[in-house]
Amino acid sequence: MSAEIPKAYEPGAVEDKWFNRWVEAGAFRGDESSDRPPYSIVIPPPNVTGVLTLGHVLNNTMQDILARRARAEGKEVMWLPGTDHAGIATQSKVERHLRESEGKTRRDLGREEFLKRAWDWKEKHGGIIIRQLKKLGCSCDWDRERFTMDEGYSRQVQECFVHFFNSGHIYRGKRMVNWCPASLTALSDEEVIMKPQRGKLYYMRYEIAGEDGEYLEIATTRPETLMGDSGVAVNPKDERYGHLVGKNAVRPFPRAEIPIVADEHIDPEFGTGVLKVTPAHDKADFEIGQKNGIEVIDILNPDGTLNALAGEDFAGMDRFEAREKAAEKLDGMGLLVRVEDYENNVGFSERAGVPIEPRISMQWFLRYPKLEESTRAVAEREIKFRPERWAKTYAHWMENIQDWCISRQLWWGHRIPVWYREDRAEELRGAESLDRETAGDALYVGLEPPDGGAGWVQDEDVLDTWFSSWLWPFATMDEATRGKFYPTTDLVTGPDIIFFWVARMIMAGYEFTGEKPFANVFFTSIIRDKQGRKMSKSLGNSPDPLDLIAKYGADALRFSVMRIAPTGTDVRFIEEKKRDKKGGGEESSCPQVEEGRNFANKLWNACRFRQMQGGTVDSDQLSVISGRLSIYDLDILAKLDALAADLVRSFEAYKFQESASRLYDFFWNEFCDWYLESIKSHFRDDAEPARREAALVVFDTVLSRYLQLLHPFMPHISEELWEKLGFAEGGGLLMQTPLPGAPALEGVDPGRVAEAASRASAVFETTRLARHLKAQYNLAANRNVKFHLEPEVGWATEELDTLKLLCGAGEIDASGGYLPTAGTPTFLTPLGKMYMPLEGLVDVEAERERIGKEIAKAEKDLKQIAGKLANANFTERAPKEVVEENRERREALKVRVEQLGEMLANLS
RNA sequence: GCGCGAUUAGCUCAGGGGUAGAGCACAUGCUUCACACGCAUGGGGUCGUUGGUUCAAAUCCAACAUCGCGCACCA
Repeated sequence: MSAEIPKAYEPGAVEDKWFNRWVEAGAFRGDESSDRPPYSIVIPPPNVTGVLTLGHVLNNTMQDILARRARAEGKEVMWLPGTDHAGIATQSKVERHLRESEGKTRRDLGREEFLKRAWDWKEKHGGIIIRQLKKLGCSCDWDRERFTMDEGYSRQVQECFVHFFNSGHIYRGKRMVNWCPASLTALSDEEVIMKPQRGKLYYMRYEIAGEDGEYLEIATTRPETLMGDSGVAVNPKDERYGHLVGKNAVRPFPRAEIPIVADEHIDPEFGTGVLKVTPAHDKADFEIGQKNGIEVIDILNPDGTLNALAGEDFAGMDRFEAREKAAEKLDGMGLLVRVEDYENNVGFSERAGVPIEPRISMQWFLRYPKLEESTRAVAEREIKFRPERWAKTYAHWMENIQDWCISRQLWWGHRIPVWYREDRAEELRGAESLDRETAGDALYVGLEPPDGGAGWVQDEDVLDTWFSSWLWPFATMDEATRGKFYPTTDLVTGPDIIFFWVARMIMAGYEFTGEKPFANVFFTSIIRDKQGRKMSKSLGNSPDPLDLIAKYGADALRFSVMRIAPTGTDVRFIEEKKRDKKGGGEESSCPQVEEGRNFANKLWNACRFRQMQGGTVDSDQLSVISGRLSIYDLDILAKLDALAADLVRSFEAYKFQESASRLYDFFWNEFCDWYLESIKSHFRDDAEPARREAALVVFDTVLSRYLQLLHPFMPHISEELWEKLGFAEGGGLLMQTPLPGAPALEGVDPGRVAEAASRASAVFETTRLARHLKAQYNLAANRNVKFHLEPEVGWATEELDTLKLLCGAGEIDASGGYLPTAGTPTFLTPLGKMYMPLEGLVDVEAERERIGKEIAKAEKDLKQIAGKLANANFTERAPKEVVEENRERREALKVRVEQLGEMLANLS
């Protein structure tokens, strides 16, 4: 029998096997016609062509734990999986592939052909992350997998656009937007990341027109935009320059006179207090330009090179090259005063990683709907954020919200459902703004073009990816599904997409369903590397979760990630690289994941031990044999019930780490280290059969209930052991077995349980003392030592066998009348005085030193407590239990000091 | 600049008004018939600094320091 179970747990095959069995059994399916209370989650859809990261592991493990726990609690669970088309990310990948394999750009292919390629790419690489999630054991309802560009979903995205166009929330206009010169598209504010950059501050001189020899000194970080300067601005209160306002300055090249204006926005303290105004290439400058009626001169091409307006020298040049060149040219003209090193923040495109360019362009915008309702929902905890502090971040964003630029100059995505009549298309596309009144019947907003499309052209742009994701909680469900599972219960996601996604889903939820999209949002931590850096591909500091699963097992990875994932702060994931002893290669190890693997192995072996004791007994017998339960049986069952109760609480509070730690501690410490060790004698051949049977019943009760509690965290190994130990007979899968309604010890007299627990703990404490003493004398733990005990409690003699086993004692003589010889170590245990005769084995000097140290420590503690108790305030004001505790401790210490003194005396 | 976190053992992190905790690492001893991915025992911390509240502060409050994150930015 034992031969069937290998000594070490091998997760690979076991995990795949169970995943398939679960799927075959339909155990992941969420049934909308069920009578059970609903529990639902929608997955934060990963990028369709993405690969699994540790962040995904963290996030999806939590969702799986919630889902599996909800099933065990008898709920009808529906966890909806899917992927996101991820506009820019996917299109960039396809474009890169095209460039590398065929040397072509998307424009070489044309829109239709390019989209075909993109879909091919999606078909080829789109399933990877889904397979990886399955590897992790995620119990999603895989039949319901959705993609944001599925036909039905796309339709809803476009309908959403039409809806908001008709309601007036969506408008088109020429605005200053964030332009990505690499991806050649506009971006939303959220897609721009500010990064400090080391650059230079150039001080240059602009001549004052008509004032020979007079100059204005201007500081700028971007001399390459000076060709687009159409004004110079100073603060109206700045006395240095007041007399110049209204005059003109001379832009050196292309040479032109530009007005000097006054604007409050200028900070007199910065640089020289003079700003060159480039309305086409800076958001603030644009506003100043608007206010002061200054001309807009756009000198940049969409790809970041300069255009003809910049002058012959610069046309076609890249913006950064032009920066150098412009500075040189200024210098050559004697207009460059000085250059300083300077650090400032520059906006980068989140996806492409290049500095964005503020650019005026025609885009579609959305005025956010349902702002008040959405803000209130979180503030009033109608939607609960955890950790709660994220509610503040959300509120702050909602209060300062700007219209959302939703159009993207991409091809991969949902095309904007707007049509222009061919004869007026050019005019309408170029119009400063667009509405029904001016466009008349030349504009059509709807899913299908009028007249079958003849004579109509569609808007070229697609929608921001998040404009589709924000419909995810309901657009993925049909009406019947929504009826059962919407609003969803929990959303688990990273705080980095609170604005991108969470806030917008709330607004869309209220707008389209009249309800909140979810009841709870749990924000996970962000996983960082040892140096605290965010995990990223480019840094190469992110271990591949698939490697970790292959090496340690999915359960180990899941459990470990839960053990280290706090609720609120970031978490560091440690990977240690070690030189491979043989080859030159590097071997890496993750000590945090090893803990999970070790734990799985411990569990495995405890069950292996159980198997060695013979077949499963009927654990329903617990009530029948209740009279035969030992103190250790009662103690461990009480601890099991306490564990179950604690887990209820930590699950309610979404304290994953606490649950994991509690599960770990119970099994390793309470169950294996103490319970199993104390009942081992009951499994011996010479053990009383009735006693043996009782122990087996308890063993099985603990294991079966424990496996069930552990299952959400380590689903595969728990299911495997559930079957191997024979708990599956008749009952089916562990993951489909509801949690027992009643505690294991229900019906057992609580007084009896408490008494047993107290006795067991007395035996354990005595064991600790005895082991400690042995170790002090350098006696191996398995060395048989003879102890003498003067029992102070009547029942002590009943537990001598167990005590002997636990202490590694050859004999414990409790017959009384033992007279210790001088120097015999004596220790006070909860069971009574114990002696460990040394029989000349031990170094007397060392022993004296040890006792001396112990006395010093005890006296120090005693002094501290005595001081505390002497403090009148303490005894009067402190809670009674605390005072009492300290009194007891004082008495115990007094006795101990006395004892030690005696021992020391004996030695001399 | 505003806001939010963090600061506890060598490392990664729990905890939390009333005697400092875990895992790893370290030391010593164990081929104890479930497990060396193991067992036993131990060493190691004035809980960032300074004040305040309290009989009592690592814990609550305030300020500061350092690190991190978010928002807003001065060209």
